[in-house]
Amino acid sequence: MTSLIGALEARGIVAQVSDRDGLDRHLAGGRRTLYCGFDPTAPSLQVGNLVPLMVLRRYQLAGHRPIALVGGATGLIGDPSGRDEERSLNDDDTVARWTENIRRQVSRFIDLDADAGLVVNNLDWMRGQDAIGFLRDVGKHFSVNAMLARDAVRARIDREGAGISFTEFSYMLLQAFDFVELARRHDCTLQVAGNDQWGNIASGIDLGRRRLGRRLYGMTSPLVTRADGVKFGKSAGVAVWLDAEHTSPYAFHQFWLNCADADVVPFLRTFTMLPASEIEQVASQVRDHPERREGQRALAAAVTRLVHGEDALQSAERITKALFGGDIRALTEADLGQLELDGMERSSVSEGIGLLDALTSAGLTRSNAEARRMVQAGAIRLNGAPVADPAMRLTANGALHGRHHLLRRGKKRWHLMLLRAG
RNA sequence: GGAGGGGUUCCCGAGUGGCCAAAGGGACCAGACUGUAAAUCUGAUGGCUCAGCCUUCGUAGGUUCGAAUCCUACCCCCUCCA
Repeated sequence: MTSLIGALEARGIVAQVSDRDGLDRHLAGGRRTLYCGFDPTAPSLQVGNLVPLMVLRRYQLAGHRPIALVGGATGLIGDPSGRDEERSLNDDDTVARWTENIRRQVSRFIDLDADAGLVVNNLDWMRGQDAIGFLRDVGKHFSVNAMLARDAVRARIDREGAGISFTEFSYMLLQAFDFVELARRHDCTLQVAGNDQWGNIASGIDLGRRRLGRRLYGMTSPLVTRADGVKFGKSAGVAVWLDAEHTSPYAFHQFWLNCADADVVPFLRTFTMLPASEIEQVASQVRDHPERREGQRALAAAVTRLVHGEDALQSAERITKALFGGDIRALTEADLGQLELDGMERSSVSEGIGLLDALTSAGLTRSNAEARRMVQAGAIRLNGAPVADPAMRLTANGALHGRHHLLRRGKKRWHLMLLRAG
């Protein structure tokens, strides 16, 4: 029988493990508690955060107890790892609000019933921590020489015009302290995270040995990369969020549906719970008939279902089918009504509004000038047909069912407009 | 505290009195080709009532017919020294 770590490795979601054999034995020896931290540095988690969330979930399914730590305290400081510039500090209220959002989001991924899993906030123990005590008890165990040698710090110091504040420099101590606190409070012995956290995890393991005399473990997952080298997790240059308010379930579904052939199989392994045998099947379909995009469909369905639920997935698939499936003019009024219910972007405008104004008010273009350029480039379609005249107006004439206009910019961006008399 | 270097349009970076809405690259957007891919090619990329006008080169003033470019003060960043 293969070990849990072995299974995760086969899935391609292990980058580094501290004391691999020791951790194997440790995990085989009973129900263990592990954690991963999520800092509230944005209003919502994004797709990149799915990797550790899925790892926590896998550990839970394997019988261990996951803790999702929401960094109410560390979010006030800012992790320098993987950042080439100092962060700007967010105020307490903002971080508190984001902390709540993230607490809600992580709760979807792990079962919290009957001590099966926990969500904790490090502000609970950091708030009462005094500076003198912290410097004596924690700071004394850290060598500035070693901290300066870390990649995350090195990169910032070497970078012309950058630098690092003492605040961010100290971040590592807080994360190490968290690990040790969780070990003390909840018998947590393993920390998982993205590979950029390796240094922070290692310092926690060290501190655990020095302060508690306990053996702690760490495991990191590779940072997700795309075959074409573009940073993962952006769609049209903006982050893909897990929160439906920030990224609609339809847009979320599209993000996965649009992933490249070269990425789809690794993504299935990382982001879905599909068994290896099924993934193999899909992989062979991707190989033989990439144009059918079976892999992308399976990926989009699985991840959307997990993050937004079955109903949202159905809605997203309905919109997809309507927009990309065939003749726009064949949509019934009921179909259009369903698209509205499914969360398709829409707005209402006065009848007779100019095309350029309509595009900008719909958010399809940022300015009139851009709208004009788009029309001139042949990028704008109205109810399926290209429009060439920037001066045209939206009227009931030619509207779908007398009052709807479906605007499209480029290949993928759509907006449904309802005409208001006036 | 001292000395030096620097802040340019989304990012990097050129530009040292008019030809600058500002080179070049990246990113992003669009078109072609496709499978709502990838790669490639082409074009676009401050705003507006668009052959014209308005706003932009750290901030605030000043010199000049004219300033991203010169002067003054201030703010911020980096390096070295203390």
